[in-house]
Amino acid sequence: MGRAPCCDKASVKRGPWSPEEDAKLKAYIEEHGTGGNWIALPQKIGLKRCGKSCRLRWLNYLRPNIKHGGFTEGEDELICRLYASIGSRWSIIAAQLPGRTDNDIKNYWNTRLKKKLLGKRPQPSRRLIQNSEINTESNKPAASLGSTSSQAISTSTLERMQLLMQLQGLYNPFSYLDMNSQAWQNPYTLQNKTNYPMQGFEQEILNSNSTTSIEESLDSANLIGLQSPMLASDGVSADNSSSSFSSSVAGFQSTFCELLYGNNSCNNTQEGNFPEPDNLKEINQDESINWWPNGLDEYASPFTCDNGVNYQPDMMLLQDYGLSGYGL
DNA sequence: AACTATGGCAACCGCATATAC
DNA sequence: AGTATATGCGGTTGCCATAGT
Repeated sequence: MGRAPCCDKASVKRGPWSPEEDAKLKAYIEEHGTGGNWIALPQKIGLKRCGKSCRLRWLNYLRPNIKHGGFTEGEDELICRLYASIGSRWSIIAAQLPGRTDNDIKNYWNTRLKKKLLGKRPQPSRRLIQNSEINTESNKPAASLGSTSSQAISTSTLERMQLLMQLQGLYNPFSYLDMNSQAWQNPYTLQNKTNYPMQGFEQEILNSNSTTSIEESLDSANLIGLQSPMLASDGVSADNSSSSFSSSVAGFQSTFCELLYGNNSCNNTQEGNFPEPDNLKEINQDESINWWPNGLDEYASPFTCDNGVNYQPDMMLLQDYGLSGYGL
């Protein structure tokens, strides 16, 4: 038995709002506020609407200072960066764009910006299991890294991987294996540069007293089965000189490559580069996109989100990916 | 002109979380 | 502490306008 519906669907009006309904709702809220109870509000003002519908209409359309359409290049870029860092947390992204609603940004991303930035991704050679198909009963990784079993990775995650590579002009996601790589030249990744440093996310896990396991962290990021080789499964820093570490890296590369390109032809690319995907070639030829107008330092500034937490973009990324190879 | 495909967007749905009791 | 209810959020749907044939 499910929970009780918030309103009687048979008796409430649905579909587009009329100007009269808008006027009623706007006038009431501007004078009295929402009263802290959206469910009761429509009855108070004689609207045959569900409270949730009223809330949505107010937040997305009627409230003051809402901007619709006409996204600027700067907004495009910020959305792109934030999406790459935190994924589809539209409310957090919207909080960084005054006057924009999460719904607006979500629609804009899905219908236009995504196509503009990512083009059309080539189909993977094998079917990827989507979030909805993850076995929620066990809620554990369906496969370990490098396994031939099915992987669980979302479309959003793949998009973010592409965006990240694009943002850096970096087509070898494993360049952290090369200590002289440009990936190390970012201030955030210069720390602990010797002896296979653990970075950001990995170090934080090891330093924390959190009871959340690495596996759980990766689970929550929908990156089941795509675990950084930098961490051993027992939560202890991996021994990079061991043969098991090498095979872990190789498996990781193979998995990543297949997810991104649909094949594993770019195996064993520790010292080489991954081929640039066709859709990224097209994007990178577009000189109108200036990804770093003020240099990396500005990008490295923390974002303050509406929950009061300062997010470092690279930290958000690492938390979601368990990777340290992107050098953001 | 008629039909079909596609894009854009507002609104809805259901789940997760927060809050009240 | 446990339960019920409200709110917030992200994913999805469906309608309308426009482009293409």
